[in-house]
Amino acid sequence: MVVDGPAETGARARTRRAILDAAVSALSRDPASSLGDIAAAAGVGRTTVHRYFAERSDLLQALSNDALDKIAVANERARLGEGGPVEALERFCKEMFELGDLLMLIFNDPQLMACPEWEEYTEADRDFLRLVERGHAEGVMDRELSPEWVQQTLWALLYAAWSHVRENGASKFDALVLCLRTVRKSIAT
Amino acid sequence: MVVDGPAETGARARTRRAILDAAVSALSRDPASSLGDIAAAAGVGRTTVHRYFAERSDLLQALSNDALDKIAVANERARLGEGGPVEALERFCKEMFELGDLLMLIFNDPQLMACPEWEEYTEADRDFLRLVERGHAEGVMDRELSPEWVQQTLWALLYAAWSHVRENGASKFDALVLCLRTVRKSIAT
DNA sequence: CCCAAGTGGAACATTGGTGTTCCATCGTGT
DNA sequence: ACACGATGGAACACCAATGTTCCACTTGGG
Repeated sequence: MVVDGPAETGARARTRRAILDAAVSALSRDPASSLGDIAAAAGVGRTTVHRYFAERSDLLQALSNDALDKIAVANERARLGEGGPVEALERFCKEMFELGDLLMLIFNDPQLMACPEWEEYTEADRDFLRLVERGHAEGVMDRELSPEWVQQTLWALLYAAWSHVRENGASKFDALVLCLRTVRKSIAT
Repeated sequence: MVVDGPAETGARARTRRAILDAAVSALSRDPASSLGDIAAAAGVGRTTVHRYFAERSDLLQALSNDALDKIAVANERARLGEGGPVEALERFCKEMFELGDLLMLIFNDPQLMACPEWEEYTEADRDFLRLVERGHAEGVMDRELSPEWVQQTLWALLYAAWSHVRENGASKFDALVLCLRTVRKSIAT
């Protein structure tokens, strides 16, 4: 939630989003994408990119904030506190899967998301770790697997799912089904 | 296996290795590392790097070849054809885990390993897919999971294991144990 | 319709990585 | 001790990405 001064008019907000989305798409495919590449992907002039984000680092910062927002939203939608831990885990998985390219970017560019905000566990992270602890307590998740490891596993399998789409031409749906099945089996008691 | 002309004297071979190893280490942490960074990591002058690899692309090419060699060696050591499919899968997992940083690099820099050699399935890849097919045939691996997906899963979990070491400070041993357990459960019938 | 807001592109200076040359130094095997 | 292979560092030209300015355009909201 960043205040953007004069409440961005329609056109500005739209262009801003186009640039951010294009940046995620381009950077997720090649973390070394130039601003020119990103501008082209957004269907916009390089000058315009600079109009919205003075420096490259500003764009990356905005990207990082946007990612945090999206993750927070996905986390809320997953309602980790409600229902059985395993069902909650599946909801979480489905929600995060929808992040798409953003997922690949976060994964491939760890140092991009090394800002202070990510340093301390994000709200979603903490919720997730608590969920696994609850799963342990209720005896529905493998106690041999620490919450931190389950977290690593989940992100890795989400990444694997999108790689499956990109590299093996799998459908988004099939990839999600495989991912969910694999996650469920991995974590099960 | 690349022939290197005049059979490299001891010192040259040692320096060459140091540079390659440092490159893997540096690039796995930041794919945008400069040659200066890599030289520093290798404890060597930037000039010396250029003496061994005229251009950056030459270094990357050598890195790619080196990776292919190491994977091929690990693959042979795993003897995928021998014994039960599940045991073979575990051997494979252990061998590949030893690739360490190289694993992270291959994962984080897919376009680096997009050379012609990687284009068509590498020997190890083909062996692996056959192994999963054998697992399916013998009924010891989940038939709902295609060989390609199992492959994605395995690499993703190996990556997760090393991330667990880097980010959560887990020991190499613990990470491998968790990884093996998770792989076994994921793939099991 | 009309004009301010928004845009694209050319042109430019700046920067940091790259690739090259040259020379002084180091160290190791003989 | 000596020579030669190997190295480090300074200095340089080069290039691609970046960041900035200016101006001409279009466009959509009033």
